[in-house]
Amino acid sequence: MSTDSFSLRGIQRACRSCSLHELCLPLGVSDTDIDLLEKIVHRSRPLPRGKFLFREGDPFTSIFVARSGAVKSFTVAPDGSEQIIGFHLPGELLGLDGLTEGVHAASAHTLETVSVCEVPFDRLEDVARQIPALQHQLLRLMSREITRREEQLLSLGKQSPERRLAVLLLSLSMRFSQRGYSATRFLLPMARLDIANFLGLAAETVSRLLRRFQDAGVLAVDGRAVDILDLPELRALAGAEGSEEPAPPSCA
Amino acid sequence: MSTDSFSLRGIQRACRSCSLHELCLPLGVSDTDIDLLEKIVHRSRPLPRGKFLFREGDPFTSIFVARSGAVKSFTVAPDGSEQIIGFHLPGELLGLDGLTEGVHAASAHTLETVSVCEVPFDRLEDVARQIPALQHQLLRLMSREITRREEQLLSLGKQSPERRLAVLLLSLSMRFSQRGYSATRFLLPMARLDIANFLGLAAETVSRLLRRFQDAGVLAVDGRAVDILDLPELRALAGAEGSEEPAPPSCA
DNA sequence: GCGATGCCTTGACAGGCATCAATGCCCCCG
DNA sequence: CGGGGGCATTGATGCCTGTCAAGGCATCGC
Repeated sequence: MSTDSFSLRGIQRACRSCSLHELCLPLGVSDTDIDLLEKIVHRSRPLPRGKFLFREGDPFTSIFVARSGAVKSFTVAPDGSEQIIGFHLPGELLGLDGLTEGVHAASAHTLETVSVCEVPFDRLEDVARQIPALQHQLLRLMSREITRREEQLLSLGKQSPERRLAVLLLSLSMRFSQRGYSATRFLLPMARLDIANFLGLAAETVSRLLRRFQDAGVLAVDGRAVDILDLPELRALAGAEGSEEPAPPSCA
Repeated sequence: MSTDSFSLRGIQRACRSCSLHELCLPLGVSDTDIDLLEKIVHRSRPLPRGKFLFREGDPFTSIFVARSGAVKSFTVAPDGSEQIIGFHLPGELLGLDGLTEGVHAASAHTLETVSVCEVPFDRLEDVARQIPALQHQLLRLMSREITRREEQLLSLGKQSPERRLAVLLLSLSMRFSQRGYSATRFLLPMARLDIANFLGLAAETVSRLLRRFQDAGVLAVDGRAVDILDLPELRALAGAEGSEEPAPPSCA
């Protein structure tokens, strides 16, 4: 027990330092194993806003973890139009889609000044081979990436613009709160155009929706600053909404 | 060389019998390794049309490979609306999204009479641990699932309905042809409503688009029978289209 | 063989969202 | 401090596509 607890603390310390907790935190691995993992991780210097971590088509060698600052990843259609795949907050992985063909399937672009940890994938596979729990965790993480995209597909294909925006706001709220920030007041790391692109909408529509939410007393928006005034109502908008009932006291 | 060639034949035979080639074909694994893999695979009896392979929320224990017949997988929104994630033709995998939470994130429904191979995932992980090449292949396959969904996201978010349909038809064409069927004449395994759902459209829109393609001389459609008359033009519709140029001789 | 059911097609219509355009704001930079 | 560019908001307009409705056509079951 004490050893376990000590190991865990070691992990938390090790990962806390580079926000790699998605990869190693849930594991019951020993300190020496962690050392193994730590050895292969590169910590990069801060990258300014508007730079590429990698581009679609670049040879795939590493996966990345945002350490501080937000990143967007996106693919480009042959006609040049872009689709944002996701926003990556500190602690979140990116780059796992490059394994298929050995080249990145999406590009990653910094939304603000960003620090990342880079994990060479072949080395990670080696280490994972020695640590079954890490192996399993790696598979789980890939599976989660699949699930995440499936949810987004559902959103783009079947949900109203209103609901899509509500879901995104809730997702950001939850993720910020998990990282120790306020769940109700935060700064959007991305531009309106990025939000619109991600949600499959026009920037103007996002603007109008935000206004509508504001007029309804659900949000207070000032530029990129968001204050969620009525979280239950926002949840209702994201979920059970459909008929225009003002939503009962909210429990679902 | 002769041993290699012999091994490869062994693999092909083994996989041919259950269409598992996506999992093992590209591997340089020995006959005994294949035996290991073969041992854990269950071959199911044929399943009639309209049955569930698994449902969203079911405990995740296995991944599946369609052996014959087509399957659709889809998720359900809280309000009951469905989003089809993908169609799975013989030889194609499904179920890889269940690992995250230990329950399937999507449901799988047979579109016609279907035979599947079932591969218990924990056993697969065991075997993979003993065969590094298989391990790598497993990760690659998951990565490909991610990539596939990213492409679909691009389609749903940024492409015109016309292009979405063209892309789907091309995809089916390619996949049928890879399986030894005609690339230009085939039967759609799914209903119009399924196509529409998958593409984020109304069934009527799909109908109208098919008619438009037909009037343009690109397709001949009769119920579920499709005959691609002008493959280059269909490619143009799927890709470079955008301006209404009748598309030059087509090379892209 | 006949009715019923589901699927597909076609038409009419309205509404929502994209598009275009103009203005304002803020921040960066000169 | 003043100019410029990017970003955000707001308004006007129109098209596309979803929705509703009806009809045709196969297949299946009785």
